[in-house]
Amino acid sequence: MMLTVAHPTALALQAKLFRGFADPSRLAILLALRHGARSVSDIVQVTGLSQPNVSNHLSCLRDCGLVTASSQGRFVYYELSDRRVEQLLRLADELLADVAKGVYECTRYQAEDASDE
Amino acid sequence: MMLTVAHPTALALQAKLFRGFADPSRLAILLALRHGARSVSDIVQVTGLSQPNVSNHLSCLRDCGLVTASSQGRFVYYELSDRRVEQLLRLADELLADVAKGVYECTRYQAEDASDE
DNA sequence: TAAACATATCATCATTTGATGATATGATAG
DNA sequence: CTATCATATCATCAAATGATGATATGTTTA
Repeated sequence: MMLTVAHPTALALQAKLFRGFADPSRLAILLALRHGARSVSDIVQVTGLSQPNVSNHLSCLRDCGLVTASSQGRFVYYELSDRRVEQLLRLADELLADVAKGVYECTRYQAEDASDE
Repeated sequence: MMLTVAHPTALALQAKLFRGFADPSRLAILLALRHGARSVSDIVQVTGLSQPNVSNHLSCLRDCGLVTASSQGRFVYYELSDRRVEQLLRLADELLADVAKGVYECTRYQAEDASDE
């Protein structure tokens, strides 16, 4: 049936959605919003990223529908758009800790349990 | 705290994990494995991607712990490593259809809902 | 052993993409 | 209305990344 790469349907969109999570900076931003809305400057502080960089990624995340923005005075507060964004983060967390343990070792960060497949 | 970009801990790994899903070709491969194990040539057929391309992505997906491989004669069968990989796919599907509807419009593809089988 | 098949690897190229610095927009305070 | 603060935008550059073609590895069959 080939609902895959040949004709860019939901596949490309879903990949684009995942790309929101797939960059360390953007992921850091999403994690920073895990506990509620934050202003851009807050996010800058927490993540240690530069302000233009954060703004750029935020607009990207907003385009992808992962976050929403609301102006308040001269501040703009961003928050996760949906509970499922948090669920995705959590699920990936679990998967990473459990199944994809090889990633930990592979990248030579802290390795808890060494066991090749 | 600042468990973000400054020091590459689980953050970078999680981003890497998501990157497995974030490319149309890899996502197509993952979707092709949704219903069970498939050989490389099967995946090539279903996705329409070239064989070296599929092999490259598969090794990437295996490094990320998203799929596992098992040789059988001159065939190599790949399958999703964990139920949660499927769950992530499904969750993203739902999120995309519902919340991130803007992505559909933004990219000017058709904004339909059903793409499951 | 040779041939045919299935998969993996590798170098290269073209594109994408993230970061940076400068600057623009917009809002509040004084 | 001017200065200051918060955020957004933009051009540019450097780096990462996916695709391709050629080829290597390994397996089965004749």
